[in-house]
Amino acid sequence: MIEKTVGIKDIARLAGVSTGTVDRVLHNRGKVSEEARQKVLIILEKIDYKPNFIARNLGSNKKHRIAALIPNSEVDEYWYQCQKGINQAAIDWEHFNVVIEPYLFDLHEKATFDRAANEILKAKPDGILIAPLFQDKAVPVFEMFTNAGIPFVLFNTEIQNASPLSFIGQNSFHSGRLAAELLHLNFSERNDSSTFAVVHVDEDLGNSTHLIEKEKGFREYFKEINKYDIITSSVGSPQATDFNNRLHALFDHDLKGVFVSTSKAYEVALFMDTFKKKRIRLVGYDLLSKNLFYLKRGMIDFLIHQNPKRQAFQGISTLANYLIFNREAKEKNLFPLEVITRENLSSYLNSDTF
Amino acid sequence: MIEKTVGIKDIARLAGVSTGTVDRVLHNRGKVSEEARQKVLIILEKIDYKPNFIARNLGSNKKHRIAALIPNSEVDEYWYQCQKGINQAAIDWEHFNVVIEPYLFDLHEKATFDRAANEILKAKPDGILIAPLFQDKAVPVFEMFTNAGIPFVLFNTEIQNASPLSFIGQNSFHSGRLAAELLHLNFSERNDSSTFAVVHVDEDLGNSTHLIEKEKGFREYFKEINKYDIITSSVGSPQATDFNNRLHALFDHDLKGVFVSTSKAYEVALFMDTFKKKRIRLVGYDLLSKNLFYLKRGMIDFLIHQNPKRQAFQGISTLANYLIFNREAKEKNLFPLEVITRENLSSYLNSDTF
DNA sequence: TTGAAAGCGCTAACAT
DNA sequence: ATGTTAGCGCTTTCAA
Repeated sequence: MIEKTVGIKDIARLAGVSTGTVDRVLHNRGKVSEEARQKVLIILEKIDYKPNFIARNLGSNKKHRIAALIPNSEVDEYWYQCQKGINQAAIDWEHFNVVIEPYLFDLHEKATFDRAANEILKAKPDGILIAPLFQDKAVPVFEMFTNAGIPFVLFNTEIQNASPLSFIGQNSFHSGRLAAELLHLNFSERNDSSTFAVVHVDEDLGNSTHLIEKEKGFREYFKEINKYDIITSSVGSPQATDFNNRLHALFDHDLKGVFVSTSKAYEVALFMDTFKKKRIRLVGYDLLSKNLFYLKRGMIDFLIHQNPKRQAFQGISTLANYLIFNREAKEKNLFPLEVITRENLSSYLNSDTF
Repeated sequence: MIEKTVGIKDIARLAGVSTGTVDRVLHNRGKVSEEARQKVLIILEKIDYKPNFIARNLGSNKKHRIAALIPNSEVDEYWYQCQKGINQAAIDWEHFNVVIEPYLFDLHEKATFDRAANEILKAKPDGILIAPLFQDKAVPVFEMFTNAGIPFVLFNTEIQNASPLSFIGQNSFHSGRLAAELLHLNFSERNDSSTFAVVHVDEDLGNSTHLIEKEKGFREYFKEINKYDIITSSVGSPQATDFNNRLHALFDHDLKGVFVSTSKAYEVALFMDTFKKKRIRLVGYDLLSKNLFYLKRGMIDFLIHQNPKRQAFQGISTLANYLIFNREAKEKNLFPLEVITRENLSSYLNSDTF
């Protein structure tokens, strides 16, 4: 019943060396004779030694610095949520001497991403959390950090061939399938053929493989049913003069439902409202207040929640757990695809589970 | 830039007392003259002292014992998930010297709940996590623990007038509303009047206020629409001989949809399958394998996920945070009402976020 | 290369 | 009632 916790002292005694030496082999700090090393290793083999990370954290009075390379949140509600997740993580981990240093970039200026990344490199943090929005810019940055030997975690946007400590986000393909199902729900009993659309708003498709994936999933779902026409439309920026025209062209089809692949579903809802379009099914992403406005009015039917707050929180936690508790991270930490309707919305807004 | 962390030593020096005295006033251990106490308190006023909980945990070589009063999980898939959440929490907190002691009771034998509760009292743990399934049995047990001065956290089932450190679970009323919305989804465009049913399977309604709440929410949703008939049926235990008869009676109505208020939706699906009933909408709770079986086949349309694993995990974490980091818990920690469909199911099964 | 020893910030037993 | 001191388990400096 009495759990004797075996510590570094016991190992030292059993191996006939000092605790200093044990510590050195434990951490491969070198400056240990092969002979002493073996003596220690043999004991370690025999004994189930579990380091006390609490004591380690206290002993080494080390600050763990984690840099966060994320979009400036003042302009954007989505990234503001992410910022909140990071703030929460900062509080949760402060007892462990971790400090989080934000490096913000401008969503609309790729150059600022590079610049921030380079500043991080100079600052030499112990770990980095990255929202790699610009695929093309991101890849060389990863290489930079890898060469510097700094572990980094990616979230929100999955990038191929980066090998981060962990990726945190959602499976875009399944997300597209889910969107399709949600549009399809109300039509499962009908027999008339119909047209559904996937709309990409304000995105550089060539640089956004995750949107392509969403579309693929969306189309695959309907392909299995083999009864509906699916059309795609990239309508560009809502600021652009031809934005409405493009949507008008889209709505010339007899659409039964629209899937907006980004968080901009409210732009389509606004369009439909403005031009008195017949109410059709609309599915989009994220709990932005403009989206919620239309969700509550029934003009948006479902939102898929990407949970930026929790993603960011998990990102920091993953790094902290790695740095402090030696916990290996999962290669991919895929979040559930959360379906938001009018009736469960408040339960999401009020809950604060991470 | 140099953050001087102020510690107990600094306070002692500034107050002109010893660290021992500071420690005593910090913890109200008594044996301190009023004069010394004041000297320390004055300094504490001036200084923003944040205790280092890591050091505290290490210094006091204290084991934090948390008892878990939960149903035996060997019989029940739902409670097995809960057990997994507890196991995960045990791993996460073991570095802090917390040990979790499970006290299991039998779902079907109220007496075992009492017995286990009394054993816990004898064991005098530092905190208790409780799944208070039997409202009547639970109340006196709470009193017992309160008198013993042991903080307890409730989860899964909300009990009125208990004042736990925290309740963790879902809002049953909103849950019922959500269920109604999910049933209603497919009918929003129709004009024919229809009947929907709420079915309570195998539950002691008088003892289950949360089921009543669910039904209330369910009915309120439809009341606002004022177009549908809602009927209720308590069909008793699936083992009982009249179970099928009761369901037959229910299905004599021209039902458009059924809401099962518990995790037993699969029993209704089985019934419908067995007796070749026309396929109607079916909404229930929880990711039990039998439910998933019917969900995948499209015989259950939606499941509302109560996330027992995360609830239990959070329960332990809440207690541990309270005991170790002095973190006050939220009175109610209400989880989001998660909607599970065929297409997002796998994302839930594969994710392991807590 | 090694061991001894002084921390890390706090607790708790033990004198006084 | 108070101060002193020896831990907690590990890190890290410093002499040797």
